[in-house]
Amino acid sequence: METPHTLDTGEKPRTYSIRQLSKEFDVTARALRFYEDKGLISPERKGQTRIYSARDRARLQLILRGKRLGFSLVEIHEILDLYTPKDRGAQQIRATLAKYRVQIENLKRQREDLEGAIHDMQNGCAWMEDELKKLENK
Amino acid sequence: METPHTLDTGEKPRTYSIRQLSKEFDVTARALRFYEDKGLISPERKGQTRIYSARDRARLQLILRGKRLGFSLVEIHEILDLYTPKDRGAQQIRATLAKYRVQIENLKRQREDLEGAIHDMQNGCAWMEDELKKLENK
DNA sequence: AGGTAAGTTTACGTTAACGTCAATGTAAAC
DNA sequence: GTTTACATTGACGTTAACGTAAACTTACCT
Repeated sequence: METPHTLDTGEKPRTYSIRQLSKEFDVTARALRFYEDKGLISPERKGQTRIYSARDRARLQLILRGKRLGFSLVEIHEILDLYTPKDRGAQQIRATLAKYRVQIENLKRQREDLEGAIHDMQNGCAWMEDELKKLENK
Repeated sequence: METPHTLDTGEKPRTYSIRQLSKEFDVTARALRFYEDKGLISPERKGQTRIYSARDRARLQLILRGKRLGFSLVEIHEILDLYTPKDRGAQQIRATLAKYRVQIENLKRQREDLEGAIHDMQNGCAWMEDELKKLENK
């Protein structure tokens, strides 16, 4: 039932409580506060309480994907910085563009690794399936 | 010059010292001993000194690839166990095969993430290149 | 014999990324 | 009005993955 802890009267709730986000993405509230501490997200405050926007949610998704890909929070922070469009001026854009390209190269290298691993294990599967056939035909 | 600290008389050295491996893969000796401590590699001993075989070297490669892909040493240990063929009997093979397939699914999911990230950043690149063109034509 | 270079074990230190209380506040529910 | 549920800020604890320093040993060099 989505527990509308704060009833929204007609308007779609483009905001989220810390619990909503932590439940949706299966992370603890502690983790979310920790990410904030590290400057990865900066939710609004209603008094003391954190109010997460859709943009915060999107950043959280990026954070979690980064984690799944094995990046440290510091690395993720840098990547998020890249995603944050604060640049004006051709010079800045060129600099950011260069960083993007480096990052893309890194990701592609990682993909090579990944595909190598997948390939290896698929070979292993094939071999075992073969072994099983041999054993069955005896 | 490969610094043949221990001269090998004619035979090809299918073994490596701890320094050779650490230099080749740019990891510290401490790390290699640590991996051994955690049961990831088990080099021979000549007295006290560790002697790494080609197989040890191969395992190290797998370890490092696992690290690049963001796996913990415990996870890498499990993966290495999968790679270690100690199974006899169809039942065992079937069990291992199942684990392989699970692992392959995980890797493929990770690849989805990766390609998502690459895609996002390539979009970003395209957008910035576009911006640059606009700025130049002013 | 003395120095240098590589190896060893033991053990304490460090950083990242949270976990786990404790003490407190606030707001809706009974 | 007092539980109940969710929020907050400290502050200390924990685990992983090594780094680093101390105190050797062994082998080769000169």
